[in-house]
Amino acid sequence: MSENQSTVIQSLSRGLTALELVLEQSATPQSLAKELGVDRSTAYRILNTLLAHDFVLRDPLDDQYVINVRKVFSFAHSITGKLHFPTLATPYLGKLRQKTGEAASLAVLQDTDVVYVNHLPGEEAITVAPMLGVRRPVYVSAVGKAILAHLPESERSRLLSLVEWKPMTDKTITDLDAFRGALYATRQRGYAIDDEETFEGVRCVAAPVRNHRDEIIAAMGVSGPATRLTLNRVHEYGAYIRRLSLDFSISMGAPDAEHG
Amino acid sequence: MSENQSTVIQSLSRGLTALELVLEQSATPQSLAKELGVDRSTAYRILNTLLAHDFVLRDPLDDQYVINVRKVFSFAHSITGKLHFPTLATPYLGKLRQKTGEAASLAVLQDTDVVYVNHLPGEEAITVAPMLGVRRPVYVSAVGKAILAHLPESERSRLLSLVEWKPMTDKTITDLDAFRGALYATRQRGYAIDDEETFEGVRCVAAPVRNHRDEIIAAMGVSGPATRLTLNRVHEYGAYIRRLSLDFSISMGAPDAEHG
DNA sequence: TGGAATGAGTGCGTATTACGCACAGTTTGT
DNA sequence: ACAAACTGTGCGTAATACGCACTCATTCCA
Repeated sequence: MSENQSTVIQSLSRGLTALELVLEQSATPQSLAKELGVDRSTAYRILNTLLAHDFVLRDPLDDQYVINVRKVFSFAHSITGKLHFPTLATPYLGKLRQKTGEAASLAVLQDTDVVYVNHLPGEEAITVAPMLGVRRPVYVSAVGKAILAHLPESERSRLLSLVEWKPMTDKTITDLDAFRGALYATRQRGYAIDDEETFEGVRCVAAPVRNHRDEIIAAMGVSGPATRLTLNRVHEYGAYIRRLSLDFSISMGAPDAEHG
Repeated sequence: MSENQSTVIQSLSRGLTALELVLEQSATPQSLAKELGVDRSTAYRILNTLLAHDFVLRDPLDDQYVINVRKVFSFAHSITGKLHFPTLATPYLGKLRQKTGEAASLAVLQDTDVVYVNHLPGEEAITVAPMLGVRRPVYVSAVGKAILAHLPESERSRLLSLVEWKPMTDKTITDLDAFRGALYATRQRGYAIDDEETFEGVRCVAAPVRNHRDEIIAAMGVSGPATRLTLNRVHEYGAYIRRLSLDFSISMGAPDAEHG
């Protein structure tokens, strides 16, 4: 048994296993002992400990130990209460700014626009204007493209049919097929680029953020002057943002497509 | 330390406390050690065990140990998946029938009717007809009154205004004020009675069932011939049904108004 | 109705194991 | 670049968690 130098606490481990077994179906000291391969007295003590912490209850009907629904729901509720994701994103935006030096921001989709819901200004004297609360058409911004590119096709088509194409710079994409091509490239890369399509001299990179149901709920990215944010840097940062937004998504319970 | 003969497992207890602390806010071995009053190495081993069971994750951003949102949600999901409460009620109905010998059933509200969604026939040769799927006006049935009596006043008023009063026996209550009086008595007692108001010679007793949000979602009760189900028995069983439906509600996560 | 059987809960002694200490390795900040 | 702080690990020991055996309660069957 000395294969692994106790970095895992046996009795805690057993207790957690017991909790999962009770979740599946209610248990008695007897039944749990059999499933865990321990003495009945040990199983009893485990159940009693779980009981003391309100993780399980005794069913008054038949005295079986059952999972405490309220406890589990209170756990879930405690989590959802903290899932104000614009705020949750702040540390990730901070890391993004630290890595790039540029302004980092988070935006959500609203109709055919994106709205910036969190923003950290760049570190340099020259940086993009703060855009907290700012609204932009989806088709000009990197965050917009990042979101749009990863939505289900039906939803994407619906939104694209509502878009009123108006150029903001001479690089703005205003052709549906060209834009669909850009979205395809975004999906391939995993991050979206705004190459002076919103403002001349400003580039952006962004990647989508998913919630625990794997739905696209936002995008995060950086914006900066094209002089610093060269196309080389855009792609370097893009790969990083893709990774970081995935980390952020996972922290909110999204499935880990790469490892999980 | 020998106050209590270890009916609680210390290390498991500590681990569960740790889990709740991590739920509140992410932790490190250091911070957890301080909060639990143990050595850092112990805190590390606890976190590592929780990690091995996927109850916590390491935040890739700062390497902090954070609650695993997916795990908690999967627990909640596993529970809600089993919360097909008509089925869940079966063992409770079984106990009810065992106690009374009469037909036991569960009904939900639909508009101004109740619909029976689970039913266990009585044990005697003479018993009420099976009523699975049967629909009845709220104002004639005990289950209807049990539900109506405990709804919020606004909802109750709304439903009562929609009721079309039609007598089914000469005991059927068809007067709004009289009915409101009956509902008041039901609230006071904690259980509702149908004293030959639906069919002559048939009595019923029922009490409300609540979900985890403390909302009334159904009522359970027994029905039987008035010859066996005397008024004395009706009240005896009523007290029992009140208790049993509370147990059932609690098993689905409802707040325990009496003890909790 | 009574007697056997099954299972819950508890005291006790011991062998396990979980703990704290000390050290190594790594990262962060100045 | 150096120091400080923290994570993660080996080790010895003392605490403790475990299994055994027992009591008590409940159920089942005659």
